[in-house]
Amino acid sequence: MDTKSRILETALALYNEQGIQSVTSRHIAAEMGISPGNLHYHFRHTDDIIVALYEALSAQMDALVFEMERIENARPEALLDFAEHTFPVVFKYRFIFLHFPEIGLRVPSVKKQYTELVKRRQKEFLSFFKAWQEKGIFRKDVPPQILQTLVTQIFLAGDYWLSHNELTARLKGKEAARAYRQVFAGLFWPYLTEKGRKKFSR
Amino acid sequence: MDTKSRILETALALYNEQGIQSVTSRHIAAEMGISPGNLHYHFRHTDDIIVALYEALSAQMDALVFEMERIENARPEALLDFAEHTFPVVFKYRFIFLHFPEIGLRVPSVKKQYTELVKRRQKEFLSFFKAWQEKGIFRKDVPPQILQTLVTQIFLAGDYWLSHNELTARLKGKEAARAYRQVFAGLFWPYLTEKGRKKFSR
DNA sequence: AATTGATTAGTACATTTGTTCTAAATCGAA
DNA sequence: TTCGATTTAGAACAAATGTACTAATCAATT
Repeated sequence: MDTKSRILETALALYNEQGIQSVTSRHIAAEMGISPGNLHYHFRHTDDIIVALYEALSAQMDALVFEMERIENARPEALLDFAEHTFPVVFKYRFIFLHFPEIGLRVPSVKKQYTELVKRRQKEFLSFFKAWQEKGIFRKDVPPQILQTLVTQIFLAGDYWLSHNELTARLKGKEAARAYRQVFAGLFWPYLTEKGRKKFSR
Repeated sequence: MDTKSRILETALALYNEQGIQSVTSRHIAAEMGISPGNLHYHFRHTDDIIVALYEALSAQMDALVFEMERIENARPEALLDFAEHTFPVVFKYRFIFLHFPEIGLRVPSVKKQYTELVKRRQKEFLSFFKAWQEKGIFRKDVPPQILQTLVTQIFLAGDYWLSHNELTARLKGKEAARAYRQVFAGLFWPYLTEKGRKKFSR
């Protein structure tokens, strides 16, 4: 594998283990057994490594959304499946989710990109719910602003389940996935109609 | 005011503005117009300042919980009021909520204290819900594990609404409080009985 | 007034960090 | 094989950081 990719790989491992604060370009180079000069030949600035890793995460998330939209999406399980598919990606790039505010301060462009992404996603999710209402899967007697809070709740869970787990039960791998899948399910289960609930339970 | 308190005050302001990474003991001292030596006379290690600020937050949160338990707590609004009372405290010490993982890495004792706090609080909340079920305010047909996810959802919202707001709508003061009060309300509104819902709406 | 302890300023030092620079080594095409 | 470009190592530098140290100042008590 070429050096540039190895730098990204090593940096990801170190950032995930130790956070971004205590991992320096020298540490990454030492871990790989290359010189600092060589590392900075491939990435002029240390922050460029973080940007590259964020872009990799972003691309993988986009791919998942694309996949979700490609297949049938007019089922409540679609959203749950999507959430579940994101778990390994979130875990792979966990330092980004755990240390996002620090990253945002160091690399403002990342913060800006992310806020724009969230805006788009929120609209998408809201339109999912409305489509489900049309199909009689979702309750129609839910006021719009309540539906809006549901979107917020989903984003809170999606972005911070990892941080929460880190500070509480510290579940590992499959167990964590099961627990937080349940949390997601619990979020919109109350809003399903009888019909939707039948489709949903399995 | 004595120097020690002024250090804490200045550090809090700077941490809230700029995060913990870029704020050094020298910055704090310079901001106050005192010498670095003087600052380190009052706080041997820079991290001691963070510990002191965390303890202040912790004490204020404890006071709120104590207050909630002192007055009538067998009402769903009690929890909502509690959430609302925490908003200004969360905002005052916002750097702790925004940068908790970084703080946890720098000062492991803070992380340890917090995880223990969360465990206690989770049990308290769960017993609230069970009490409400006994009183016919909360639905009884909710399986225990779903009730458990509700607790998780509440903690996710309580700990990360600030981070979420920072990355999305960036609502200010009262507006943020109103929006996230709504999110909290939306969380357990679906679990209220008819009776509970009547008591709740106001 | 003298003394003692607390507070403060200012300097100094070792370490770390990001980055640059120079020169060597390696590689690929002609 | 040669030659130019790419890649690499290693040294060097300036800036920043935590914190220790020394001496001065201040405040209160005897």
